[in-house]
Amino acid sequence: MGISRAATRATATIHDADGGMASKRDVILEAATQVFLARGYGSASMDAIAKQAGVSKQTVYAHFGGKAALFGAIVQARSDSIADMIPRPGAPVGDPGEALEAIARRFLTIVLSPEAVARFRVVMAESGRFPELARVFYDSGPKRATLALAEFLGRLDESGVLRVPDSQLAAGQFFAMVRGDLFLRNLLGLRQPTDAADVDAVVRHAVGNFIAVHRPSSAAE
Amino acid sequence: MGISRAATRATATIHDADGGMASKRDVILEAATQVFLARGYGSASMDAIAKQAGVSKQTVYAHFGGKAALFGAIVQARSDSIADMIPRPGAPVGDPGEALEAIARRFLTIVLSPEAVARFRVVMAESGRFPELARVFYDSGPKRATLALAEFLGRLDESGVLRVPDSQLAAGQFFAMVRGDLFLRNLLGLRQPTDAADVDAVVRHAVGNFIAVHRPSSAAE
DNA sequence: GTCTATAAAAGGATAGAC
DNA sequence: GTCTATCCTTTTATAGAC
Repeated sequence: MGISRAATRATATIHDADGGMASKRDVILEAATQVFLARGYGSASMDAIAKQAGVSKQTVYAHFGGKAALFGAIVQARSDSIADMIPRPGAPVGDPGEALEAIARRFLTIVLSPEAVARFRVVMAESGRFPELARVFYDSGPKRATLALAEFLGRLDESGVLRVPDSQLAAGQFFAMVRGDLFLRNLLGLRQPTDAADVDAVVRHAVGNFIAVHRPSSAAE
Repeated sequence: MGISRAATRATATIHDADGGMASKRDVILEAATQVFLARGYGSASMDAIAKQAGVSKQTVYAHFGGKAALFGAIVQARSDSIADMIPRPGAPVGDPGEALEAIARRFLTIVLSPEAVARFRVVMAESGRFPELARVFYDSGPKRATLALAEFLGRLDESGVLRVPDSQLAAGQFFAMVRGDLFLRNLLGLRQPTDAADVDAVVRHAVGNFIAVHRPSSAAE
């Protein structure tokens, strides 16, 4: 959890918590992430970041040009791959209910994680000042996940397991249902631990509704 | 559209944009709303607020104690009544599809408005610093709307028009579907004008799916 | 209540030594 | 590359006159 200021340094390298080697640049990046996500862009100070990283402020400026550039770096740093939960195009199509349930759980686990929530918050809050960051964030996150799910739904449609005319729209509404109110509450900080029971209920209802609407015998849509 | 609490006071009143009378307190409140929503809490300055309001900084401090208190005032000022779109308990129950569609459109109109989006952004961004504000915001906004819709769905269930066992959960998922991806994109600033065609498609699919799932003959849920 | 002026502190960014 | 020390601007908050 700490950044491990146990700097056994020969030249500009320290041992991080994982036992590996972390360059000073990575240490700064990690510290900046914590400070920016905790306080937001406007209230975060370069002083606090330098202090958290255990380096001088000038070192921060040497690696990244300034506050705005550093912020851009921490936002783009690690995009949690939300799209990796969708079965690959080659994979066999099993029970759609089970597959969707697994996808929904994986989705919620990532999306409700404190770090993802904090990242979402800060990108959203600063979307006016950094529109291009918001675009990158959306494209590599929500949009990519929706496209991946739409592709999967398209395969289910072709194989006749489900009936999904507009896979793009259906994918969006599936994720919307899964997010539901939980994501909203997390964004507002109204829920510290992710309630497992609530997650269960939401997932089951979302999947059940989706299957009910898109099953081949259904007249809807 | 202004806050204009029509304070006809002898001293300390000016004419606002609407031609009505606005107390200096309201002028400050309106100016603070604009500055806070545009820049966020951390980047907003009391100087900018005073300048925007056309008063001196000391006047701002005289009315509200400081920056934090002023922020609290502007957040709680006007909670856009999202719950007012639900048919009152006494109203006759007509076609559920039409009613839900009207509710969905009204919901999106309010939720996607630039001011509502900006308000949501800033409350969310500062939920760590002002947890009680986030709670008030949630209770008077999303939660109130969901409860109102749940009550309406309960009536539909009783009258046999729809079959809604868990009206609370159903209401949450209905709003989630209606929000869909549009709200997310708006929060990230990726959509300046609210695309009417997209709104239409989302509303129709959300209502259609909801009806399909909860129609009395349906086996789902 | 409202203004001008100012205090006191913090923040972003840079200079220069090593 | 990294550090210490510093510059200059901005910012929150307050004094004191009217």
